[in-house]
Amino acid sequence: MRGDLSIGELSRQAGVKATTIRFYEGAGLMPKPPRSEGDRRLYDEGHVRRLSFIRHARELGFEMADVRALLELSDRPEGDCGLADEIAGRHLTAVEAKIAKLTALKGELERMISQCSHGVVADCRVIEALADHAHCGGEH
Amino acid sequence: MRGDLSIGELSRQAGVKATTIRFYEGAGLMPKPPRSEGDRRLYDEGHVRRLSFIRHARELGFEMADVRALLELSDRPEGDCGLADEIAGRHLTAVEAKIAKLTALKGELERMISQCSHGVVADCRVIEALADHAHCGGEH
DNA sequence: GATGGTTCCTCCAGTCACTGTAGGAGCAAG
DNA sequence: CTTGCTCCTACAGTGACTGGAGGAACCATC
Repeated sequence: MRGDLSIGELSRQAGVKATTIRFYEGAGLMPKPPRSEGDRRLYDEGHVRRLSFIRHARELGFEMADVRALLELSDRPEGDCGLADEIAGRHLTAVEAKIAKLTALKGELERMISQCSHGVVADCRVIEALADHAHCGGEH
Repeated sequence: MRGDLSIGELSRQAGVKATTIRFYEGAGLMPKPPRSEGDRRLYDEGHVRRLSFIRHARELGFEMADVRALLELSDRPEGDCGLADEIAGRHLTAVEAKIAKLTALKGELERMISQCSHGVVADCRVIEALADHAHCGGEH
C-alpha cells in the first residue's frame, strides 16, 4: 500500500529481472498492476512478497504450473492444502531421483578425471568412460 | 559396417527418438548418413555407439556444446585430452553444486510436508515455508 | 497387383522459462 | 535543454527437443 515501487525497484527487492517480471505478468503469475500517468507499472509491498514467493519456488525447481497452483492456493486460504502437499510430495520424489543420478555421475566424473593420464585422447578415460557406458544400451 | 539399420532401429538400439536423431543430425552431433534408394537414412553399429555416447553424455547433464567438443575429441584420437579433462572438471564442479542445492531442497521439502497439517491452506506449512523464505529477500 | 498398416520423409510450429534487442517515451539532474 | 537512465511495447532468439501435417516408401497379405 505504502510507497509505490517501479518495476526496477521491485526487480531489485525481489531479485527478479524486470523483463522476467513482465513475462510473469503475461504468464498470469503476477497481476497487471496499476499504472502511473506515464504508463509505468506501480507495485507495492504485496507484489514484492508475491514475486519473492515465485522466485523462491522457482529456485526450488517448481515449474510454473506448480507455482501457479500454489499461488492460487495461497490466494484462497480457506481451501484444502492437500494439493500443495501433493505438489511438494511429487517434487520431493523427483528431487530424490535427481540426487541419486547426480551422485552416480559425480563418482563417474571423479573416476574419469583421476584416470585421465593427461595424455592423448586415445588414452583418455573421460571419452572412454562415456563410450563404455554407451555399450550398456537400454535402461537408464 | 554389417547390416544397415533404419532410423527406427537405431532409435530402439540407442534409446533416442527418431525425431531427436534427425534433430541431432541438423545440430551436427550426428553425421548425415548414407541414404537408401527411397531416401531413407542408413545407419550402422558405429552410429549406434556414437548416438549412445551422446545419449549418455546428455543424461549426465553435459550440454550439447560440451557433447560436441567431446565428440570432436574422440573423432581425433591423436589430440590432447586436456580439453576433455577440463570439460569433465567443469562439469564435476557444477554437479557438486547441484547436489548440494538439491540436498538442501530435499530437507526443505521434507520439512514442508511433515509440517503440513493436511488442513486448510491457512495452516499449511508448504505455502508458509515458501512465503517465509520470500521475506529473506536477497542472496540465493 | 491391390490393399492396408507401419515406417519413414521434410517442413514447420510449439514447448518452457526465460533473455535480449529495437525503437521509442518518460523523467530527473546538471 | 541536453544527457543519461529507466521504462514502455513488441517481437525474435535460446536450448533441447517434441509433435503434427501431408506425403512417399516399404512390407505383408489376399
